[in-house]
Amino acid sequence: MSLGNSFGLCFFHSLLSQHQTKAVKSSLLVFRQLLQSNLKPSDLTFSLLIKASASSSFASNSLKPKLEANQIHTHLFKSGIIQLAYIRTGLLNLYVNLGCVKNARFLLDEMPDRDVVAWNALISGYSKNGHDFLAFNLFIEMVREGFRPQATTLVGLVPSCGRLEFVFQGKSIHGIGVKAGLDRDSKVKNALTSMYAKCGDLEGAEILFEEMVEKSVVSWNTMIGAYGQNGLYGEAMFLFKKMRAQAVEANSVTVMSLLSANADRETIHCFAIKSGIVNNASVVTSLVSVYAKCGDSESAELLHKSLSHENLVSLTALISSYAETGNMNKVVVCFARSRQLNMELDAVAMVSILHGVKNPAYIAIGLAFHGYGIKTGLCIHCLVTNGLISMYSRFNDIEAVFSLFSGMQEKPLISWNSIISGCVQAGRAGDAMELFFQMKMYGYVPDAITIASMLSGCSQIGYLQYGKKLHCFILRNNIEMEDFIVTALIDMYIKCGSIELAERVFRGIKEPCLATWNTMITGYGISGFENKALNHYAELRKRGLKPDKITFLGVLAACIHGGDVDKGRRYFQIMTEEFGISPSLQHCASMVTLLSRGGYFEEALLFIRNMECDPDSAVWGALLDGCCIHQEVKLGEYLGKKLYLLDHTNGGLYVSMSNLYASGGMWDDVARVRQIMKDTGGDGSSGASLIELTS
DNA sequence: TTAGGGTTAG
Repeated sequence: MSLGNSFGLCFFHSLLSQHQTKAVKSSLLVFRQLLQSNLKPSDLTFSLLIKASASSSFASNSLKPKLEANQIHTHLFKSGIIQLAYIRTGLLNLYVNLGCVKNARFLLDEMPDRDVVAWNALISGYSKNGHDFLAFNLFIEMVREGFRPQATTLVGLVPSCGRLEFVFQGKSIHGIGVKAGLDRDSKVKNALTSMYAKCGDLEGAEILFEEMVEKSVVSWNTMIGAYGQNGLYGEAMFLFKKMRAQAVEANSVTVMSLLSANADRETIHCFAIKSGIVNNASVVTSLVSVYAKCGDSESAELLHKSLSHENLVSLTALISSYAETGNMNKVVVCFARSRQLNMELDAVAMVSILHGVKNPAYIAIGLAFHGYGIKTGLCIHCLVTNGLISMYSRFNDIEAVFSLFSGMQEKPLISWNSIISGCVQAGRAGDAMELFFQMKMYGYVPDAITIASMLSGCSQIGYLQYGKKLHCFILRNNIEMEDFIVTALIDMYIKCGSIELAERVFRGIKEPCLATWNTMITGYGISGFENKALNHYAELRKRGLKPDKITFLGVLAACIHGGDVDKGRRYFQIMTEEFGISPSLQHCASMVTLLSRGGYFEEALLFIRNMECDPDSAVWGALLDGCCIHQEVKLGEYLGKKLYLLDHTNGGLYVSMSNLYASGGMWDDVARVRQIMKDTGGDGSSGASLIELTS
């Protein structure tokens, strides 16, 4: 090599080294300039090029770095430098950082002299990219080929055990580490602590943490995170105080772990500002997330805007908070922002957007995002398909749901759950049953969510016997009686007509949540047990729980069934004045039912006139039903015309009109209405009654 | 080594 060549190379090498620390122009561009200067790259040049590309690949979410990696690969191949083991491993690392695990696997397979370092790189690469099973299988392959694991191997693999909740396998790896003396390594210890916590073995995590003589900030963060993940928020905060008392300086991860451990967001935000940690982009992103989750979109948006480089995670946190409330206009604004920034959405962002498509008015937006997903390839992710399944089932488009489901290459339990709950939501409990049997045939074990959906399906079709079987399944399989499953179980017994069994389940719960109380109150209300419903309401208040909109729907239903107009009026007043709940159309329809059934037509009309929102067909229909009871034919006819103009396809209207004329003995008119019903194809909705004989 | 956005349930 001439002196000139050597000097020139040194110049380009220093340029490439800068790429590892600064965000400058493409490292491949520098490399091309080097070639144009007629300089011959050495293996060091390539090593620096790979490192520079790897360090700049994290920030971007575009295709460009992947294409650059392929170009580097070609240069290495052409120059023959790819033969060097350390260069191959460097390239493998680059692919792994870019998420191109298939290319990385190809490199390892083609490596004639692969060493532990290359195995480690791919194992940790699989793990970092969420391919936990692949990481595990590769580890087994490595050991079978006679390679001895190193501390780095375990550090790469152990997080996969945590994510898969493979506590047994994690313990085996812990054992391998102890035998080989690798468990003394602090990184291995921290990784194992985190693994035990993620597997729910908090005691295991605590033992490892206590054993550590020198606890680094990472160790403290791991244990704070461990408490947070297991719901012990007080312990997480206590440990943070202990860490500070021992003069260990907190870092960005400490703040993030505390935020996800439900610590007071404003206190932690202040701490982050005071300690200067708030300049960290990940911390700001976490803050955006917690503010967005609690509904403080204004603060979340301000924080998001304060980021020097907006990132997809932070934007997704905003999208998700808007989607939760169905504010699709804001969601679309966020999406437009991502386009402005040339940001490609990922599967999580897509799922968040789809979650917001709840209102039929936004079906077109949902379809457009489905198209976007197909175009960008995001629909391949089963996460996105699950999101689409849920979206289409919200609109009862069961054909689309089945087509998406049958096209899935892998069908994890969550996908079965999505389609089963989708069928139930779309009123197709029979299909849900069929899928449930298929799912079991494929060897999947239903979880609490499957069972809750199935219970809701049983409620829909009044299938008490199968509901009881599901109850037994819960008991046999020790499925934790979480609030939602208890509520679904009680709801099933009520809807299947067995209030006694619902009461038995309810009595077995120590601290029922509001949803469970609401289910019981509504259940009593619709079953005609007015006093029991109101006693339960009183008991709920005695326990310090704050009733919500659903509670009052149940309470009003009870008053309607008991025909107790005075109590109904009083509870409506309590709802609006004491609890500041603005009445929904359903509450208004209940009040109109109560008043008109009691014969208070003037009051009912006044009530409708004073409503804050426009009365819908349910409200007018409630008044019409009152007319049927009290033979108010004149008013009833007026309401019938009004309802016809609002929705002439409503079959219930003809039934009510027929009842109205019958109440006044106007049989000719009854016959006329029935003839119209026959001519237009019945009352528009067929009904079915079902009783189940029990032994 | 630790951490930030998401889906399925009432």
